[in-house]
Amino acid sequence: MTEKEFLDSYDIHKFDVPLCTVDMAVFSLINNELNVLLVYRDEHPCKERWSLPGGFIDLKKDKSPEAAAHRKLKEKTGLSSAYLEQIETIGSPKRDPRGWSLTVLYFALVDINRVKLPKTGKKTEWLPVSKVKPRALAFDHGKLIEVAIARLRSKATYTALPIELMPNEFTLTELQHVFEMILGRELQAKAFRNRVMTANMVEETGGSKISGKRPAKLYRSTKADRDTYFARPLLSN
Amino acid sequence: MTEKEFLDSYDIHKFDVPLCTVDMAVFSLINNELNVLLVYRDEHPCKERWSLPGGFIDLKKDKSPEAAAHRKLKEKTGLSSAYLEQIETIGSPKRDPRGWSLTVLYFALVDINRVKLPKTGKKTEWLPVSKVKPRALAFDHGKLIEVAIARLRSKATYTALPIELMPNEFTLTELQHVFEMILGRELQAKAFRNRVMTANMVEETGGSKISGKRPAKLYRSTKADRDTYFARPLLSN
DNA sequence: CAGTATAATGTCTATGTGACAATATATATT
DNA sequence: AATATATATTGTCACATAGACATTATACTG
Repeated sequence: MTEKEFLDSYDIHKFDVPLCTVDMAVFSLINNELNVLLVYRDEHPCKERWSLPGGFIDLKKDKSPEAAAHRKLKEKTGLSSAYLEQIETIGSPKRDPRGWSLTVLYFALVDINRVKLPKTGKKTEWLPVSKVKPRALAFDHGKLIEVAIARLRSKATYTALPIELMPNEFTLTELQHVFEMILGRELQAKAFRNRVMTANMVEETGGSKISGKRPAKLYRSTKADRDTYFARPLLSN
Repeated sequence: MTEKEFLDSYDIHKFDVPLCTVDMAVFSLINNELNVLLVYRDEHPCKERWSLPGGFIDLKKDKSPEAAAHRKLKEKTGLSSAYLEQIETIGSPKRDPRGWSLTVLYFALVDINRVKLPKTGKKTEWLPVSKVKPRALAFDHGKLIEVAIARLRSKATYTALPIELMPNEFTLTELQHVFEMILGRELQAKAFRNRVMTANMVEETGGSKISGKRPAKLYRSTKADRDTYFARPLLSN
């Protein structure tokens, strides 16, 4: 048999294959809290429960799982560019009542000011991660959120990734608070500033922000946060 | 419609779904060289080319992608326990001539002394990574091997994972040479030993190994290497 | 103009890596 | 048996960066 004959006779529909989806934990900062984007399910399965944005890979539209993730992110947030990273692929016969299912999990970090939630289609809402009830979510999405948060927390100890959550201009104190929120502990201002500044992850905008007391200098991301690692991780104490 | 009615009427075979596989870069040390396990393909597609061990997830046998990877590792090496880590999931419409295909890539680190290559079934062979011709391999497996090596190299800078490649007993100089091989540069003996020893990743066996000159102490892994990270990465210089 | 709250920096310590010199221990050689 | 030699192992110092915490800077307020 030639390869062509083989391929002509090959039909994936003759085999038992897993369901194959992409899911995403989209994080943003709202009122100084880490929020995650949830989508209300109108249809079976897991009807009337909240879930992560995601869904099937569309073999016509998507050229890769990343492309599928970007497509879904665009649908739900209007963002065509945002920090998106693959976390892990999770599968089991039980996680979806329709059958053996595999999902490629991503997380995205977005600036809430750039997001436009869709007015049509499924109901989408931000929920502070502190208020997420993992057991109440659709499928195993509660577990997926926990995995995503653990990854975000881990990365915050050795990269400046949380900068991706910030608006265009921000103060270093604000940035430090975001890190503290993600890490769940307080940081030393001096050490934090040294880290961020010596790694050239931010640059001064020249402006400053006045909150009644001494004004704070404003900074913007140099985008070096995406691939610069600190020489040492923040210790776990 | 109830959920049961929905599920009864749901048929995955009505949808266009990707091919879904698990592939594995199995690394071992042979003659002081990093080797990767390859499998010869007797059948279409990519007939008569070498590929990574792997294949379709078996919905009957496998309870997770990890389980599928462990099953395939067992089939090819006889090992039922070995260090196995998910690297990344890669998919595209082009990588497999049968159609849109998604593969969950793993890497495994094994002690060559414990491996028993199968005598029946497909031809399997070890090949030094320095001799791999990425373009000659089946599918995009050349690319997958590069991704796996990059991950191994990265992890060797901040964990002691390469210990998983070692036999039961080894000297620190031998271990250092393995790190040097993976990282592609020389290391300072003192710094290397301090790192490994203070992290309690190895312990003395009491024995020693004589190679003609001063005998070297023998050590064994404490298995702490799997989840202990060094306080600082080896610098890239 | 002093008081106050927040922003930003100075300084010292602790820790761990890089560099390289120095020491230790076996075998081989004389 | 003493010495040479090669490899294993350790000592020591410099350097970089995080942690701790005190100190200074800058605006607004009354």
